Amino acid sequence: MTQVDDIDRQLLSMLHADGRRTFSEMAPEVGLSVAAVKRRIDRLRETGVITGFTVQVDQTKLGLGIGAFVELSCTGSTPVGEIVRTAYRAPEVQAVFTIAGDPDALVQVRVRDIEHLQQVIDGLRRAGHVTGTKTLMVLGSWTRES
Amino acid sequence: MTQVDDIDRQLLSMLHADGRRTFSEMAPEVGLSVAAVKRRIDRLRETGVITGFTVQVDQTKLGLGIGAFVELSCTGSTPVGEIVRTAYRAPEVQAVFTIAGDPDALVQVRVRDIEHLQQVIDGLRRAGHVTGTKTLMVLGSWTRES
DNA sequence: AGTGAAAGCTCCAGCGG
DNA sequence: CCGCTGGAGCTTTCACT
Repeated sequence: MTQVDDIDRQLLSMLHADGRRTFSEMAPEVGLSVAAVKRRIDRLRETGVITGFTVQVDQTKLGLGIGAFVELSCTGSTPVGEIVRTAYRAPEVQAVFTIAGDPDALVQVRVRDIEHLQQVIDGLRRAGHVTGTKTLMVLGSWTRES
Repeated sequence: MTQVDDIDRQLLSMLHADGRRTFSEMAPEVGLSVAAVKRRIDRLRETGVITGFTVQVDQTKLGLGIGAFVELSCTGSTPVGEIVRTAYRAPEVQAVFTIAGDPDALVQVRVRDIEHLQQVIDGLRRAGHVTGTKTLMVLGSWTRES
């Protein structure tokens, strides 16, 4: 377990709101020098608290207008890694969560249209070990911004 | 619908892998000048394709070791906004997805421990209009990094 | 841990093709 | 739409507290 103090949390919160905020902008807000802020963020990266920086894209503007979650049920003998690897092969799959209980996995997908969704689901079902799926179509989503 | 060409897609892909990559680093990779890259990214922001930049944090290192999805079922008369607003009030809630069919919403949460999870679920159940919940505990997760 | 300053690099706005 | 250029601002490293 790594030591993360209040100033680190402040920095993480600022970067969460804007991942490109500059050190020189954050420094006065936390009452430290620019160099100190840089060292803290370098350390957060080295200790694995920060795993990376990324851009947030509105997928609907790229023609991937439909989101869905697919619950996968698998045969009892299927290893976890197998489930993930299989699902992950499809580029439409955004994330895979393995689950305790029923279902065995929750797969988040993003597709162009209903036909495309059908293809992706068919692909998941064809993967060996899958005994059943249930699809939850996303109508709207709200992700915490803070 | 906004025009997004192949170079834009390349830039988005690079920023997805590292949201702090500099314009001058990306420019030679796409064969454009620094100023042209900046103009494209500014435009992607203005047109709403890019909604922001953020930092990726390993929540387990911050003591929020347990993730879960809670499926919410609500009374038929409940408006969508009501569901979202209610769930969203709890800071443990990371994201809310409204769903077509059954369940009515999928709520992603992140908590310290099982007791904490119990509290959050109780909170969601107490919110008016909720007729039932089903909790999916996350054992592992893989998010596309590319 | 923290500061401050210098060198080098990046950004950005304006002008022109 | 693109590139070029100069001034401003940011990052990074260093020696030091």
